[in-house]
Amino acid sequence: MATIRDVAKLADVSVSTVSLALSNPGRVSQKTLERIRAAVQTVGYVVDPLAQSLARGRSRMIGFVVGNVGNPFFGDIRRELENYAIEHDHFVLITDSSGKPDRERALVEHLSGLKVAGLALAPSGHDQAYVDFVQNIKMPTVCFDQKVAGIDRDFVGSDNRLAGAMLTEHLLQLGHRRIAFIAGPKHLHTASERLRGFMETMGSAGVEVNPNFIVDGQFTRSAGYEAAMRLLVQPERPTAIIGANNAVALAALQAMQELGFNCPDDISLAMIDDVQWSSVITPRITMVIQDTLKLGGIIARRILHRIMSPEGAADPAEDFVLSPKFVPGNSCKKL
Amino acid sequence: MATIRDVAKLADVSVSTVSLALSNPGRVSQKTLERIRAAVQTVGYVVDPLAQSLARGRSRMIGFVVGNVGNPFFGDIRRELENYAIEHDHFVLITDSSGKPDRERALVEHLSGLKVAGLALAPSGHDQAYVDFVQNIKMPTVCFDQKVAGIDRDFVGSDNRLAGAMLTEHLLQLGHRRIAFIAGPKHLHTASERLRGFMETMGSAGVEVNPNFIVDGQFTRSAGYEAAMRLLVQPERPTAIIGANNAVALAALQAMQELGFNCPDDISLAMIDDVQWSSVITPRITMVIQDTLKLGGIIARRILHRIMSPEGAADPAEDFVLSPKFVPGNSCKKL
DNA sequence: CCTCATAATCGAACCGGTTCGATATCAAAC
DNA sequence: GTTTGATATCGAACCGGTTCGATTATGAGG
Repeated sequence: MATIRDVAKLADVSVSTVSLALSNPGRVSQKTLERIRAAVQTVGYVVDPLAQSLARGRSRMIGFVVGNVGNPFFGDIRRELENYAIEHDHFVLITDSSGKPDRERALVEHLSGLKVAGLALAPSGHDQAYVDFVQNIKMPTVCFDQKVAGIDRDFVGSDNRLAGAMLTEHLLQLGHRRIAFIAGPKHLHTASERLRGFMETMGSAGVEVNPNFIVDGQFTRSAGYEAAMRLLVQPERPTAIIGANNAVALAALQAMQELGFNCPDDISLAMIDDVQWSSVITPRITMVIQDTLKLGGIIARRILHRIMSPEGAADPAEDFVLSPKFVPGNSCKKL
Repeated sequence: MATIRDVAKLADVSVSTVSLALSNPGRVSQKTLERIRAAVQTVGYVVDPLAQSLARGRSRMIGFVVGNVGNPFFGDIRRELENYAIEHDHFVLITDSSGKPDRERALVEHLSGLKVAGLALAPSGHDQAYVDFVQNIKMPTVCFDQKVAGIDRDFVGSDNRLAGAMLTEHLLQLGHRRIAFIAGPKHLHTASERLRGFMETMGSAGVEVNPNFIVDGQFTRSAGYEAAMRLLVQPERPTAIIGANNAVALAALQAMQELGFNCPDDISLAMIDDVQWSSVITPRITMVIQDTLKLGGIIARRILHRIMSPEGAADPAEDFVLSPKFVPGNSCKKL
């Protein structure tokens, strides 16, 4: 590998001039610049990112930390971020915390050691220690998906209360009253907001909520399955179920199928967040989806703004909240 | 941040002794070692990975390069690799080439600049330039998924011919004769082998294959959909369809649904490779799946073997080919 | 007590860049 | 013909480690 010294020797200038020419061509005379560029070509010089990062104390990489890179929601966001980053000569390091705050922390520390220029972080924790940890991250950071109370960082996400409300409203209009809700972990903002949207909408419609109809699905397939089973074996079953996310909703669908209930004839189903092959799942589930591409675009722009512009680094934290979109399927029956 | 010099000062030894003590405790006297360890504790020293990599010319990171990190097949492999790498104090950098050889190349070059210790690579190209490129990668590299002719590297994958043969055999035994095959890109090894498994099995059963029943689905959803449509509008329709991968098979299911065909009553369907929510898709599709966990384990072990043991680095390239597993569903009808 | 092999430690060079204060160059202004 | 100010270039220090040959300390053997 050719080093900057090889270039300097060939162009007959000092190493510092080569460095200057490469990072700030304007401050070097035209003639020297040409000689240096020619030399770079002939020796095939490419800057060593490690050495550069060490010297500068910052790399041209952006850390992307999520709980599950396989989740298409994060996948779309990642793709947007990557494309935008490449345009601006940055490189995205993808990491997966498996949703574990400990692992997430180790990842962030590792990325910090790598001197990444910025961080796109989907928070997975919620307690005070976690909040302190995120607050103390030294690099430009944009949080997304989960809004965590106490974290004063840029946040990009969707209006989850509205998402819950939209599905509830839809079912109410179809005549449903016995609506069940498979909720997510209480401590997650998205989960609690979605539930709040449900409760409020039911409340303002004057429909009483059967407490047995609110079950905890932990946003996971297995817990969602258990929760759905609890709903379905009750003597007085719900006529409709809302899954607070895709995993619990599809787990509920599986539970219905196994118990021989037909959806939507026996029980209607609606969910928040899309899933990869939703269009071939029978029935096509009525859902509310997030605009992942737009979310990704905002995250990308925001983080690169903070990285690249001097004033951007000091911008106060801001929240960007998008409205979700209603996508009708055929999993909800009119009563 | 505390540096190694702070530690040296506090422990009253030279910097080189600290470095030695940390990377090779045996070569330092017991007393000094303890003093150094104490000093490390009190100043809170953590090695700077950038500086270390620069000096050593190699980092403790492993690059993971695939065409689609959202694909659960790659996700399982990634998880296995990550877990194994963490046990051995390594860190996995995930990257996504979107299946584009150019992008893949840029990623590999970037990782090479980062001096990654090794590479797990799911190849996306096939031409001579690509082969040369992979051959010239300087770091320990394990290829997986696609076996590319001409690349002399460790390879980990499944017996794709067998996968195609198993599904074909199953359909033949159910009495099907007019079996169609939605193939993948001819230049991909997995695709051609799966097709070969189909052709050979049909051949040895003495069943003639209608050339119109072999269509190209490019392994993608959109092309698979088009291909399936071409199959379904033929006057003489197949009684069964094999999708060479999950995307084309599910696209075919969608096409059937849209044209009003019932699966499996009108047409049977089988596919290679699982998909995330396969158990809630109606009908449950009969498939042949790869043992992703085992594949991931082999990849992980092999790459760390090459990285960590001196003789491992020089091992000749080896192929590891696993047999896929048949998973019956209810998408294939007995004729 | 001296010798010599071995173990422990050190100093300096190096990995490949960046950065900043100092110096050299040059043209315009006095 | 200086002075001056801007522009171009350079040298040296630095980022934070590793490595290796050289040097010193240690202890067994004679």
